[in-house]
Amino acid sequence: MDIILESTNTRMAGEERRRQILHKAMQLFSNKGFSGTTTKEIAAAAGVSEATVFKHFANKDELYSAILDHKACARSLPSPFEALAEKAAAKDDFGVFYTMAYNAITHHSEDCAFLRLMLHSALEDHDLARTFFDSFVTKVYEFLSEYIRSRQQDGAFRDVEPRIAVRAFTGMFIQHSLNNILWDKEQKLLKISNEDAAREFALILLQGIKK
Amino acid sequence: MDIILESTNTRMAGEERRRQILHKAMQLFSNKGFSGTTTKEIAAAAGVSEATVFKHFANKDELYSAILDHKACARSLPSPFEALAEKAAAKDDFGVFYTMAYNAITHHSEDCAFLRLMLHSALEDHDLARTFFDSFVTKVYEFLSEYIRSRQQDGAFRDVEPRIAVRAFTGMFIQHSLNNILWDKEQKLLKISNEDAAREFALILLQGIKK
DNA sequence: AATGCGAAAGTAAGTGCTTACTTACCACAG
DNA sequence: CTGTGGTAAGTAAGCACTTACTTTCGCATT
Repeated sequence: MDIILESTNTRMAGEERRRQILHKAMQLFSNKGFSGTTTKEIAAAAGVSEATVFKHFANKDELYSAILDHKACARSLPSPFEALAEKAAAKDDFGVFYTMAYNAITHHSEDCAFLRLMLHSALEDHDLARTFFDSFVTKVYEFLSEYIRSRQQDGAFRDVEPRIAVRAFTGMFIQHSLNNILWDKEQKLLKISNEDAAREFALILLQGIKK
Repeated sequence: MDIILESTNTRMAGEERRRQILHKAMQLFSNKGFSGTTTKEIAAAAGVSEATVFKHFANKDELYSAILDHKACARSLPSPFEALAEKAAAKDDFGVFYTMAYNAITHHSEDCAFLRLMLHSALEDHDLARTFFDSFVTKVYEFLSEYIRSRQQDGAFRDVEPRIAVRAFTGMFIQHSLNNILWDKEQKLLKISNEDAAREFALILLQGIKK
């Protein structure tokens, strides 16, 4: 019924076919979860037989792991801390928080499969998702709370526990993304551009913790 | 393996048994999702045969619907707006936002099955979950944004779009609950009492939007 | 109080279909 | 003629759900 057949009849290089199966599987897992997706659907979506799927991946679990590995590698290191570090060095409070929120919201709206996958694997208690979360989110908390602490010493921010402020701030934009992806897809409750959302969230937080 | 057999050997009144099956099914759906839970498991958890489950519920979908109906009825109407309305009438800004956050966080930490169920059904795009969300969350947004608007007219709050402030605030405490339930169960990132969390979130928001 | 009985509570043992995964075999480029 | 990419046709287990049957209870009539 919702099986999308992709007629990629030609013979492919092993690595290429592997990536293609992985990609289709990711879309399906993201939409329907692990136990809600069948290997038959994955095969059909990739335009190959089920047997071919099992040629490239030993079993369904390994497929899932490969996706999370790939996602974790592709997403954790590159973007978020380079641009932030220089804004932090310049004590550009608004720049730091705006950029953080804007990057996250944009990333989520462009790749909502990622957030859905994280939720599915968190609910299913798949440990690779937790691994990703632990390493990446921990870094965000460390970076932002360290920045807040240093600005408190400058006398710029009032005396809040920095991690509470980080929880509040990340809550704003993650929940915003979750809302748009899960519950309020047509944005009936609140329609707002990514820029505006990031700006308003940053302004509320900064005014909320300033001295 | 994780089938918990409950030896309720005795014959039960129809309504009672129905509620018991519903309750066990809810725990299982909440932990493992709809497609991740088998009717066999539900039957075993309730200590009856599979056939008995199907005596009480026509099919698996109806079981799921019954749970969401029950949850929606039990949760939507009673608590949140009575205590809030009088605080709102008294223009007790802190009281309004603190109570909102505290009630939500407490409810989530006492009944985390509910949040998990909401997430599962949102991810699986089950429309009864959306129905609940639409009616309940819409009310929260209307109530809080109307309160903010009125306080803006009093000159107490600055000129933010009220719904953005509501998004920011609800984001803080919902994400806080999500964190504690899904990713950071041991609260390694941030360990804080429900009272402290609600207070700090309310303070950040109020300072963040005051004039 | 004992009896008989209809309806409700409950089940063992299936049904046919779907699932994840395998086997045994083919096509063809180097 | 070999190794790699690919498949048709399985298989056994698991799935939601049914059938045909037994047990137990409440209660009206003797």
